Amino acid sequence: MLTLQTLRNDREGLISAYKARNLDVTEVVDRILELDSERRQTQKQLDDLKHEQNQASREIGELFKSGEREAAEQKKTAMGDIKERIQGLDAVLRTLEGQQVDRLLELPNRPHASVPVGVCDEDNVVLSEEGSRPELGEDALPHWELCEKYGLVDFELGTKITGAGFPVYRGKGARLQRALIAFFLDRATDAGYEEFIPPLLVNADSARGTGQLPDKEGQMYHCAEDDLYLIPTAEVPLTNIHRDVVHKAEDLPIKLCGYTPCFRREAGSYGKEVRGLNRLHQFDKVEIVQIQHPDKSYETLDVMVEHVRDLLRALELPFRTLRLCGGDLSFASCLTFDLEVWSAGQERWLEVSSISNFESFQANRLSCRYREGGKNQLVHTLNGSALALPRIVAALLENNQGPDGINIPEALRPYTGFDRIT
RNA sequence: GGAGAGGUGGCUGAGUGGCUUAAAGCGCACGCUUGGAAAGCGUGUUUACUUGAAAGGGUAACCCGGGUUCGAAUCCCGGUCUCUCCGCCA
Repeated sequence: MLTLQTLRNDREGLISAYKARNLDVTEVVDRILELDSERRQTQKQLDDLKHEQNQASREIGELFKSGEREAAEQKKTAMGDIKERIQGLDAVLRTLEGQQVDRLLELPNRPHASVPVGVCDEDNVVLSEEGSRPELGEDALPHWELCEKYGLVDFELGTKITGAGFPVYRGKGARLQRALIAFFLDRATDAGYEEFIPPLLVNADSARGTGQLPDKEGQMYHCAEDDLYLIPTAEVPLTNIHRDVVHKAEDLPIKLCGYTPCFRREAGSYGKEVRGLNRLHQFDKVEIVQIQHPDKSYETLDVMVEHVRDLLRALELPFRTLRLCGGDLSFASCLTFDLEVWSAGQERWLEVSSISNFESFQANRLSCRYREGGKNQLVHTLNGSALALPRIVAALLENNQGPDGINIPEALRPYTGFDRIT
């Protein structure tokens, strides 16, 4: 959620910035500002009335004490009118505030100046490509066939137990999952991130704090009886650790990481996009999060991107780096870099990581601040996948396949305990 | 799941309708004192909104939401969380 301050101070800059998202926000912004001035006016009137009431009440108390019962009663009746007016204005104020917040909540984050104008993923800008794509020839298999051939992932079994999109990993396939999780967590810890194991279900306040509510309500699994949501990413519980917290400026940045399964309904997905491990309802991911001083958040974003790129280098996967265009930017993000690995069996790029700076958009909802010079100010929050497992597994299997087995990259072998899948 | 007790400032803790603009203590900050320190003394010590050029002023907040009242930390209703006991359970 943007701060009102931003809207008041920089209406023009704001409106032109949203063009990168292909949005004309003039009307919404002006309506919010209009509500704002109405609200402030009402607030002032209300405060004055309450002041009057407080004073009168004090006087009545004193009159009673000094035994002037009649004068007190008289004053009491006179208060009836003020009371009604206060109730009326109170209701108006609440309505105005509600309308204002509703509109603010609907407004996506303001894109960073470097975000390219664009409508969809085709308008994303490829910044660089690294590593070489393997030459596999005609016999190359997509990962879902490799999974079956070597008994690594059983998709049909998952369908039986739960439904489509809930795979069952087994044998070396299961061990590979565990190896990747441990490898990613170790790398994050080495980089100074504190490891957490957070709850996998969160309440509505938390979902709102990171921006999943109300924007992406339909994408989360919801336990109606207890009104809890299954997390779509560890970002939600990890970032919400800092909801309603004021940090000392010198404690920043705060670096957190965690492995969790992620649950996504993925309503509306279909076709080859969702084949095999490409898109799942439940998948594993290690997430890194930073709470940072506003002056340093973009520097930090670059460092986080480099951290994830190092993971891909260590796994010897060919990858490219994208700067997302305005149309592909998530609701809460100012600037996002995507990393995609080359999937040799499918001959396409697969998104494996999204690293974003949310500036104060989440912090404002979370009320996460830092104290500097005697004042509380909103922090900046950032996060990135480091990394999401299924597509990494897909690429590892496909890219490293041979006629009679799959090689495990060097860096992963201490974790898997085997160097080849046969 | 059942029964009971409770939720007050950074912390401890008083406060059953107006003398509370929340006592007292602790902690913290600054100043005085001192060769330096401790002790002592003094001053200060929440947040949000709003008003004002500033100094300053106003309103709200004692778990949350309603209600009663001229007036609520205090009374009433609903919710929530914590603790204790019982039951169940990996």
